[in-house]
Amino acid sequence: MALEEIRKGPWTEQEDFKLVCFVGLFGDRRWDFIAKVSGLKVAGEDNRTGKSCRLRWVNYLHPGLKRGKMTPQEEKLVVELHAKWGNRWSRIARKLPGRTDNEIKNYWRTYTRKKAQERKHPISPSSSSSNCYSSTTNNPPADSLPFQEAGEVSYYDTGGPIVSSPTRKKSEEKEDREKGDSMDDIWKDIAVSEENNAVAQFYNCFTDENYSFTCPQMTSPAWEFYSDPLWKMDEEENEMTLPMSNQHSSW
DNA sequence: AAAACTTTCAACCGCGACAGA
DNA sequence: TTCTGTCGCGGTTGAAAGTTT
Repeated sequence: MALEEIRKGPWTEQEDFKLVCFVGLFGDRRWDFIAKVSGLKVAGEDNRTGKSCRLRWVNYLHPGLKRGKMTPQEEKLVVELHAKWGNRWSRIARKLPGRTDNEIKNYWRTYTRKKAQERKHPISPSSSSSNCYSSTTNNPPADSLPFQEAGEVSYYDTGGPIVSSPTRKKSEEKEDREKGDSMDDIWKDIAVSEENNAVAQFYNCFTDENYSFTCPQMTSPAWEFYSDPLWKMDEEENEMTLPMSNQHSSW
């Protein structure tokens, strides 16, 4: 089987445009439907599935996304939350508005690899790493993590001692949902502040001369939907969340 | 300048959960 | 109750970009 039959590859601008338009029309819920009506998924062909559309939207096209390098505060928070929750990337992402689980996951991989390398080839204490969590005085084993100072368990690639239980995950997710603490809710919250500006900017990136496809009118219930004040969290979690101020999407 | 190596990040896959028929 | 379709999550892959030799 040819490779291109397996991987659909990167999204084109036109595909992005279509997706944004139809998400604007129908909201970011019915992904399979959106994939079909937008023409991104053609019957009988295996191109962009609803799943694929959702991923593209959540990880790349959503107007509330922050792009670029993680700030030191964000990095610190990721390390703290990972120590607490393990590889629950989506959960961690909820505490970093504008960051996706994918982004955090990727950051963590890079981070752990870097740390592992630092231990294999230790650098002098004076020239310590930029990361504030690398300031362990003694050299821990190469496969441990920097936050393991006070005899903490390594969570790397284990899912963590607490979070690996499927039953716990289920109950947590249910709890999250009941609290309205889901990514969708975060996005809604973000969208309230960012409004349609970011989307409008996105649309401006595409001129009609470039594309034969024309976008349906943006009279979407999806954006009204965002006014729902669903993003609640308990006190502790609230403390751990970075404020959205100074966070602007690059759109 | 170019080859080799490393890092980054977008995208895909498999699985489990859930809702509706 | 079971089946089916859909969604969301975490793990993994691979291409492109960046860096080093």
